Order: sequence, then structure tokens, then C-alpha cells
Amino acid sequence: MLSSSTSDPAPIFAALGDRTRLALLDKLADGQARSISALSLDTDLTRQAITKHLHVLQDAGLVASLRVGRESRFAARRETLDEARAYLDRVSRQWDDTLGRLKAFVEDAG
Amino acid sequence: MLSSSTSDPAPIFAALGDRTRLALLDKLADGQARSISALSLDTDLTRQAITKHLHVLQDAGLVASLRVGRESRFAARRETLDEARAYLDRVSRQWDDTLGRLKAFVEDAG
DNA sequence: TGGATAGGCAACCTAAAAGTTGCCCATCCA
DNA sequence: TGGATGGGCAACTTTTAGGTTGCCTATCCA
Repeated sequence: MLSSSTSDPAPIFAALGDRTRLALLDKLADGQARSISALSLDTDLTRQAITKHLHVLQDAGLVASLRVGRESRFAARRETLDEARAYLDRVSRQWDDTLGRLKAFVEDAG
Repeated sequence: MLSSSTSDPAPIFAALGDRTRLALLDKLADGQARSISALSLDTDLTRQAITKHLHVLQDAGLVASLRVGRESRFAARRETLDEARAYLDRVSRQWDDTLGRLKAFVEDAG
């Protein structure tokens, strides 16, 4: 599978839509690349479950992996996170242009 | 089910992680509240499928609904989108504090 | 008042997600 | 060189997501 395309942010959000994966990204927040074993500590999930989650994050482009000796090290990728941020910012700006949004909502109701 | 809690953004991202739902939010971007039927136009999905997607968005807090006559009108909710944005901004800032992130990644590999 | 429109509810199907177990291979190092 | 560690691969189970069809109720309006 290809990395997430620039024009479809849905897969990025889908990858972010899981507590375990958000926790993994948090562990990688210091910028250090970590092995699967290291990332499997402090969780009650199996190493294989963590591996699957890491692959989901990788397919979405949110992490990158690199084989080092017998280890597979994963590191966070800033680019894809920025894509998600840019998308939300765009939507937010779009909603900003709307005047009296809630007002119209309520008035239509009356 | 309750609306998404402030402390767990995963359900918000999960709700955003679907093209159909992103398209629905886009249709609501002008701030107008729209009926399910109106939101079902220009799509090849059934009204019931759209209804389900709207409920997912509502459970996540991304839209609000209001019954008007025989219609159920949905409108975008800015607050929850801002929550998602704030979360990504926080993560982004956290990653910013990391100096030489990619550098360390590469060096460890060598 | 009766047909058209809007929508709720429930059952059902299929595919994918999340997680497990088991096994095997590679690599490190004492 | 052989045991411990790291991890890949595959099969399997269970739950959930996404979507459908069918049917019934409510509302609007000519």
C-alpha cells in the first residue's frame, strides 16, 4: 500500500483515531527512534498487536521505520502530522467565513 | 453514548477518518443546517447510510442535530473541530522541542 | 383526508480492524 | 556456538464499521 496521498486526509485521521496509536506517537514524541520491543513495554497488548498498530501508522505516513541490526526502529514523521493540521486549519478557516452560523441554525428551527 | 470527552481525542479523529464524513462536514461548511435528505443528495449512498455517518459525527461532537418539523437538521460544531486542532497543535509543538530528531534517527542507524 | 415527503428502527450482510497464538528466522553476545 | 533477544509471517477469532433492505410513523400540503 502507498503512503497516504496528499489529497485524501481521511486515512491519516483514521490512523489517529485510536488511543493505542496516539499513545505510540506520544512515546515517539521526543524524536528518538524506538524498537518494537521498546514500544511494547508499558502496555498490556502483545508485541504483534503493537507491530500492527505501527504498520497502520506507517501506512498513513505518520511514522517511518528503519531496520537496525535485528531491531526495527520507528520514528515519528512530522510531514504527515502537518498535513493533518493543515487540513483542519483549512476547514476551520472555511467555517470562519460563515457569519451567523449558529444563529441561522437556531432561527431555522423556530 | 456520550459526546467525545475533552481528554480523549481519538474518537474525534476516528470520526474524521472517513471520506464520506469529511464530505458531509464539507457540505455543512457554510454554516447552514441541512436535513438528512439534503445531505443525501449528490451521493450514491442510501439515506440510511448517510444517517449513520451523521450519527457518528454527532457522537464525536462534530455536528449537532435539531428536529424541525419532520426534518432532522444537522449543523457543524466548531468546538470539537477546535479540540482536534488544539491536540494536533500540542503534539506538533511537542515534536518541535525535539532537536535533531531526524539526525538521531539516522545516526542510530549507522 | 390522503398521497408524497422525511425520517426512525431493526435485521441483516460483508469486510475490515483489533487482537491473539504459534512458529520460525535472524542477530547478538557470553 | 548456542541461548537469549528481536522480530517477521500466517492462521485464526471476535468485534465493529459500513452499507443495505424493509417497514412503519410523522408531517406537510393540495
